[in-house]
Amino acid sequence: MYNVEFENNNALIKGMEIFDLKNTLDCGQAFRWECDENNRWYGVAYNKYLELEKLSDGTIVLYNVTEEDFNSLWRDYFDLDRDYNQIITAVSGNEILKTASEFGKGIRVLNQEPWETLCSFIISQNNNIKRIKGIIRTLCENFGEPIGKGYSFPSAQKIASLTLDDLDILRAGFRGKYILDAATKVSNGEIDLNRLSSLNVDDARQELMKIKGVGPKVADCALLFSHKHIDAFPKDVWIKRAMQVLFNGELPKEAVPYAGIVQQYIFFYARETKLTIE
DNA sequence: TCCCAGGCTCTCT
DNA sequence: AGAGAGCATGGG
Repeated sequence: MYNVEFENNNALIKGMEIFDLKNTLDCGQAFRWECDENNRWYGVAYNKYLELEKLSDGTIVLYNVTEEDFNSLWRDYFDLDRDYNQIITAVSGNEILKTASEFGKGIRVLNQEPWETLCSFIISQNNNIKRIKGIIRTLCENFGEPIGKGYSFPSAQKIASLTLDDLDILRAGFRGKYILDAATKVSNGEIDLNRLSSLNVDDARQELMKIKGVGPKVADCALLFSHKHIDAFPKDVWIKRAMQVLFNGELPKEAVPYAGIVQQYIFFYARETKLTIE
C-alpha cells in the first residue's frame, strides 16, 4: 500500500497514492494547518510541530520526525493505514458518489486530538471557516505554548482556569460560554473523551451533548475527526443542501458503512462546486 | 447594506 | 415532537 523510509531525520512516505495535502489539511476538518510560499505545510498537532510537503514524484516528506513519532503519532493522525481506494471503489456503485469521491480523491480523514477537535467545532457553529480559523489562532496564540512556528492548542485544564472575560479577546460571541462549559466538564472528568471511541456512536453523541452548545452536528464532527467514528455523519448546512439536491434526502446504501468518509467527499464536492438549490 | 456562516438553546405550540 | 426566533461577529 505504501512504504516509509527514514532519512536525515525525515520520513519519506512512498507509494501513497491517495493523499492530497491541500484537500486533506484545508478542507474544513482541521483549522490550524498553513501552507508557505514553497508549498510546504506546517502546523502543530498533539503538541508536536510538523512540516510536510509532497514532492513531484508523489513522495510525501515529513520533516524532522523520529521513527518513534511517525509510528506512534503521525501514521494514525494521517490515517495512513486506511484503504481509501477500497472505499471509493465500494461507493462508486452509485454514480453520484462515484463523481463526488473521484472529485475529492486525495482527502484523508484525520485523527485529531480530541479536546482540540471538540473545542474547534464548538467554535465552528453558525460561523464561517475563515473566522473559525481566526478565533482558533487567537486562542492558541494567547493561551497555548509556542512550538516551532506555531502554538500548542491550550488544554481543557488551561481554558477551564480562565473566565468569560479572559475569552473576550477571541471575539467568539455567544460561543465563549460554550467553550468554558466544555473545558470545565472535560477537565473535571465529568466527560471522559478517551472513552468515546469505545462507545457506540449514539451513546458517544449523547455523552458529548451534555456540554452546552454541543448538539448533534458538533458532536458528530468530534466523533468523526477525533474518535474514529466513521459511522458519524455530521449534517451541516452544506450537507443538508447536498443531500437534498443529490440524493433526495437519503444517503445511498453503498455509503452507509463509510458514512463519515463519504460525508467528507460530499462536503468537499458541494463546496467546491458551490452547489445550490435551484 | 444585507445575508450568511461545518448550529444550538429556549420558548411556544 | 416540531417549529421558529434569537444569538455575536465578521466575511463576502
